Amino acid sequence: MPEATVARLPLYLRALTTLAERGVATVSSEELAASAGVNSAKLRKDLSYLGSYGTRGVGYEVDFLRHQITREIGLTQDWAVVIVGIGNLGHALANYGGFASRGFRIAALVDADPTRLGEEVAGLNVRHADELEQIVDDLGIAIGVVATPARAAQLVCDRLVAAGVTSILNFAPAIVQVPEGVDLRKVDLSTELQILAYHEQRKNGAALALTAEQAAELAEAVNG
Amino acid sequence: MPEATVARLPLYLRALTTLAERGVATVSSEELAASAGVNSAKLRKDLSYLGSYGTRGVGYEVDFLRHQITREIGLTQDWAVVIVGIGNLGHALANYGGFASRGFRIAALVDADPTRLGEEVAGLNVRHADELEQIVDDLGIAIGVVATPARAAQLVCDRLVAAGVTSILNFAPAIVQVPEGVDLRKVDLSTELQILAYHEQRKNGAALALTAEQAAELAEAVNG
DNA sequence: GCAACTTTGTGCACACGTTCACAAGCGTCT
DNA sequence: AGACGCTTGTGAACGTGTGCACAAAGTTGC
Ligand SMILES: NC(=O)c1ccc[n+]([C@@H]2O[C@H](COP(=O)([O-])OP(=O)(O)OC[C@H]3O[C@@H](n4cnc5c(N)ncnc54)[C@H](O)[C@@H]3O)[C@@H](O)[C@H]2O)c1
Ligand SMILES: NC(=O)c1ccc[n+]([C@@H]2O[C@H](COP(=O)([O-])OP(=O)(O)OC[C@H]3O[C@@H](n4cnc5c(N)ncnc54)[C@H](O)[C@@H]3O)[C@@H](O)[C@H]2O)c1
Repeated sequence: MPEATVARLPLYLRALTTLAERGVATVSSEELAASAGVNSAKLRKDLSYLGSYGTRGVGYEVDFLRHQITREIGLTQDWAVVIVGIGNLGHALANYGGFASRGFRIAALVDADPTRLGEEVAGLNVRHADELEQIVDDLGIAIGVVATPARAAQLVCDRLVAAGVTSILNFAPAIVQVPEGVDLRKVDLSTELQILAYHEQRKNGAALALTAEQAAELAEAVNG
Repeated sequence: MPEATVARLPLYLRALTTLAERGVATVSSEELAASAGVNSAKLRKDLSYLGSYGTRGVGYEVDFLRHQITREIGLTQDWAVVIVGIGNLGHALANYGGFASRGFRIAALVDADPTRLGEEVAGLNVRHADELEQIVDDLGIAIGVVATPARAAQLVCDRLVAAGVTSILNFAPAIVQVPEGVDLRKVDLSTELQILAYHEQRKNGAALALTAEQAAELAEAVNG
């Protein structure tokens, strides 16, 4: 299954959930594509990787398709997650309800700062980073979330990997190396803003160019 | 300039900043690529879109290249940002120091909840969503960050656009439509976790398959 | 049972992005 | 000055992803 397709399945799943909540039983690729904000041909091709779950002339059965995608992504089981670094961002993540509802259970919170230990966040006690291996082992944790400062990110990832975690989501703005077999994804908010700024600047540049052109036209109109 | 290249420039910028802090004056594409975690050919092609800023046989001058990328992205000016939705995530974002240091200034915080109004977060008073147009106008805000619940995201984006914002970063798990000319990027943590889960499941599946194969071999060895 | 209509699943062409491989260019050393 | 070694910048091949367009397959109505 193409990586691009995998990245869109959660999108379809969310759209299907919304439709299910609205009591919709059947949906066409056109409608579902609109709900998910993609092209309908792309949607159909994506779904075709799961199998032929549609009915020609009708569309897709919402609940059935939802279940198929859920199974494909692996959300029939729930996944235990550890968050490392319980600062600003770690707190927000720990308190966020949107994970549990999608099959991810925050199972442990870990920080290196002794003053944070024992603090209760979202019903969990913050535990020390030294216990990481123990925690991962005991709770069967497969996914780690890194919300420490950038300088600690590589060390924390190394420890997570050593403890047996094979999937990591990194929020720290740092390049982290992980061994083969470990999946690392990163979320970088500053990068997102910078991409927006680049396009914003070009928009303004275009606007200025237009103004210059208009000025030239104006000058021509006046002088000519 | 290809979109994929634009998305990597911030990465290079960060790597260059780290090198500059370490006092490195010159860097080869190979070294810089390693620092940024990409292929060196890709790095060179990316940089070639900016111009021929390297010296053959030597490499790139760190400070000079840093300045060129900064200018290309549009980080020579600083950008005023408004955050809409000052809940869990909004607080974390408002308190995050990493934006200011990259040329983004959190200029205003907005929420719809009357009980939050006037609350001081990160040195700013939370203002009411009704003032949005005024705020955007007065402070020259071009970039909006949406951290409201999903159901409010479309409305908030509409209002941001109406107020004149042309770049939006959306954290709410919702499909949002914006008119042409407005850039919308989204950050979806649940999607990221789901992608990790998909690969995690396949790893386990592969492990199980291996075990089954090993079991078959074992059975053969015992029986044969 | 058949014709008309709807919608899926997919072959194909095209666009985009990545990587290889190497000529061109720069600095250094003799 | 000229040979040598190193690194950039880029043409070309390759791979991945997208979107059109349509045959295949189902449903509905008569
Ligand atoms: N706050 C945000 O909105 C935001 C936005 C974008 C990126 N980030 C990034 O996310 C990361 C966390 O941001 P934050 O604002 O929460 O920072 P923070 O300083 O508030 O929290 C970091 C936490 O990590 C802990 N920590 C440090 N070293 C550790 C280690 N080795 N092991 C375990 N815990 C350790 C610290 O004790 C602290 O509690 C940073 O890398 C930041 O750049 C944050
Ligand atoms: N907290 C997290 O770590 C996290 C992680 C991933 C995604 N998200 C998403 O980010 C968004 C915010 O999450 P949160 O945990 O901060 O939620 P929250 O409920 O804590 O905060 C939402 C805030 O938005 C405000 N709001 C609601 N409607 C508004 C409107 N129309 N205009 C202005 N403000 C309005 C609310 O008053 C509240 O203060 C949600 O969509 C959530 O799904 C959050």
